[in-house]
Amino acid sequence: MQTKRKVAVRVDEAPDEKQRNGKSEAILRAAAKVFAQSGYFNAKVSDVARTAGVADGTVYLYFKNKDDLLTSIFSWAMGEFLARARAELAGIANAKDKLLSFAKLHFSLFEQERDIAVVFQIELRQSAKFMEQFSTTYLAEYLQMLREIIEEGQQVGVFRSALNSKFVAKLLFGLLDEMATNWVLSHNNHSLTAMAEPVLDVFFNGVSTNHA
Amino acid sequence: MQTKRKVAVRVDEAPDEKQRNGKSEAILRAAAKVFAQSGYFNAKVSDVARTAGVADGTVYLYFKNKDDLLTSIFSWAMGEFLARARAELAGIANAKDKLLSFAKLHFSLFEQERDIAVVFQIELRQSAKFMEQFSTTYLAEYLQMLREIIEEGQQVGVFRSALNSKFVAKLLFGLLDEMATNWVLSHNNHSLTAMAEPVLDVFFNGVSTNHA
Amino acid sequence: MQTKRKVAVRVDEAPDEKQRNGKSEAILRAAAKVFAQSGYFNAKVSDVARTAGVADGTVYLYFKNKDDLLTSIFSWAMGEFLARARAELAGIANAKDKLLSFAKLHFSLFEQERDIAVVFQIELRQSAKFMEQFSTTYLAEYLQMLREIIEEGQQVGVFRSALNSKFVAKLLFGLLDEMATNWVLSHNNHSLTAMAEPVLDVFFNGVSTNHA
Amino acid sequence: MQTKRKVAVRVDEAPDEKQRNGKSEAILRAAAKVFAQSGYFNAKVSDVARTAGVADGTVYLYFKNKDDLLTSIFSWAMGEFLARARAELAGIANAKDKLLSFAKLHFSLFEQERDIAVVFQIELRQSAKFMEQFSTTYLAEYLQMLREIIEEGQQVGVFRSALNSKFVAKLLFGLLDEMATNWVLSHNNHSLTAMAEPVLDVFFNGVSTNHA
DNA sequence: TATGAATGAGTTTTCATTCAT
DNA sequence: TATGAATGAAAACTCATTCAT
Repeated sequence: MQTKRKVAVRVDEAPDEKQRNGKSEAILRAAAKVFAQSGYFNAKVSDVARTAGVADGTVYLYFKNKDDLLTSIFSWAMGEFLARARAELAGIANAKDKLLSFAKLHFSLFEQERDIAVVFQIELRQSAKFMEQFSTTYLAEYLQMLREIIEEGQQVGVFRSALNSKFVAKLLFGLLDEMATNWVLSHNNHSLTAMAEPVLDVFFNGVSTNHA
Repeated sequence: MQTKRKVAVRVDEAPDEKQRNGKSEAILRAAAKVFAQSGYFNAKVSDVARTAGVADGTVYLYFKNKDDLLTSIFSWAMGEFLARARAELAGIANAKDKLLSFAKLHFSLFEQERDIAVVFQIELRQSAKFMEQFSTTYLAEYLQMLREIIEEGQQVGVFRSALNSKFVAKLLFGLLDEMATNWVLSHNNHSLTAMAEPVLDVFFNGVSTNHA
Repeated sequence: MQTKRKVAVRVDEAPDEKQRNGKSEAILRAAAKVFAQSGYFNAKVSDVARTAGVADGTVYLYFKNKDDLLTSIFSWAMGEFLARARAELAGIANAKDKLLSFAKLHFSLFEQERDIAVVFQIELRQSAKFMEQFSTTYLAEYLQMLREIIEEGQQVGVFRSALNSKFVAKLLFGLLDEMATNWVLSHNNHSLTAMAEPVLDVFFNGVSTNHA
Repeated sequence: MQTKRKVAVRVDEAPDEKQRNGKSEAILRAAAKVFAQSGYFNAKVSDVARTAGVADGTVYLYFKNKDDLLTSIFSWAMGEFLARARAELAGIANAKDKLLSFAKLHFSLFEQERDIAVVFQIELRQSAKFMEQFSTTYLAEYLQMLREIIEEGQQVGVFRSALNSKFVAKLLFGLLDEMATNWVLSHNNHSLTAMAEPVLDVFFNGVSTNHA
């Protein structure tokens, strides 16, 4: 039951961690769209298939089941994000600037692909099963990136060394995550990317006035 | 949404300040337990009934449907929390101390009732429908309490006045929420309440070192 | 809207090995009818339900699944047959007469309930899974009854003592089974019960002429 | 019947004396193996294809559909058996010896090809459709061979003339069939061929002691 | 001949909810 | 109030078969 996935014969893009040919990605995009629209549980696999322009059964040629569709959206999008983040951050020296870029990238990708954002912020949170799975894989990598930047900042003295870097990384994630969820749920179209700076201002400087 | 049968829309009793007698609360506790254990979707109403020691049909004498069980857990627990928070905070003068007490209360209640915590952090997040509903009711009240404390602090000069109090309240919620989710998902039994102080340290002072 | 609201009238018959109230047996009879008509695989559970005059879901209140319907027909009918056979044979002294009565009972019940006969001779044989299950339970009891009669006959000298009684019991079953299958498949309506005597003639005396 | 898709009725090649080249027979053997292992219904055509070392589509170049695989196993194996039986029996004068040889051949072929035996004794019995089809074609020929030998024996006075030869042939088939099914289902590896003699002993002489 | 990716029909089963008692 | 037997809607998934290459 595990390895039902046919390997794409046509190597389209750069050989990533998981082979995604055109059809596989089309189904994934369709799934994100449908899940974002109707919610994961309301969404029918046949809706996904129709949106992707394939037959119902074809979905199962590429994905094990409906769950797999959801988790694959996560790992696919997260994989792409992490790759881009690594690339972009490589050229930035300053730890604070890195975090700002990271947050902006995170937010701007969500703004570019709202469906993905909805799936990430809402649909993926539906069960401990998913949550645990994600926490231990790609999300861990996400947190690890944050942590390394924070430690970098601690070493050069921009960030308080007394703080546990892993703990602080989680806090930053909490801030970004809450903003993202808010943006997804709010119906006014305020810019999410524009929130990166004020969020990091608080993260960097806190809300207190005097720092005796 | 997730119920398979369309529910006849019937206007029940006053939705606010719902009277909870012993049986009603027993069912709610049973529901929290079952939902936390199996997840909302896997949980069967008959499981809830059995756990509560009543017949299946009895559940429907107290709650409109399965969804209502979930939302009632939220409003019941949130109502109790807000009442206690209001009472406790009344006796505290300092804004920072208020926020600390608030966070500690939040965390300690979760530690006392893990089932409720799981339902809050995981099961309630499963759909935009719930999320939006909560954001606009009890959660709004929660945020409003935070906001008022923050504005209080701004007025007396402890918190930066330039910051939008609503925005900052959401950020604090993001921090606390992330900690809570982390605690729920982690299998090691670290204390959640103990996290309140370090979280607020970062919230108050930020992670940066120099505040010229 | 539901029109038929039948209430279980829990009037149970004689407490058998397996409790079968009226509804349970009605579903079983309906299943036998539908399976005999369309074949097990073609038969839809909803057909069974409709024939029994209950809702689809009700079938699953009494039977675990479609397979259970099939196996329950077997154990139910076989149980009834064995009980009757035991009762009838008690009053017969002669081993040969016992076997004749046994065969006649077997055949006459099939003639009275053709649906059951079809299910026994055809639908039940569809897989090794079923076959093995049956061979080791009720069929074993059937064979055991035959065996005991044969041994009885051997002790009083009517049957050849050199023959292994278990082996001979199987042979007799083979003869009766083949006749039954033939009758079920043949479209002319010859009497099955009338075959008992000639079959046992061969079983007793063989086909050879000289027995020096 | 058991295929989910309605098959376009297309008249194929001459149904009798089907040419079997190497690949066709390889597929048939693979089918027997897979059917014996998993049962006809659980067996997938793609399993058969893989076992035979061909692509899924290739199966359909040689066989009309999945049903055709099952029936072809029957006619192919039965055809081979009948041919061999005719050849072997030609050299035997005595009717009793002929029947014994026939039974031994039947049993020994099953022992040589257990997969075929399983398909014959179990998988082929699954539906009235198959049963009737077989009863009227190759099985009829099988019975006819037995019948002729019996009539031969009746003419020379070895077998009781009063017995209907067709009826007696069926009875013998019943005996052999039951033994074969027993052997297929039993997990101890007793010899099937060795059963031929004792079975025919009973068939010839009956189980009774005195034949006054 | 041979391939194997794509198709899409079709049914079992679950379980929230009802309502006669 | 309380019960729990009965209801019936609804969708994921499989896999035999096709057909473009």
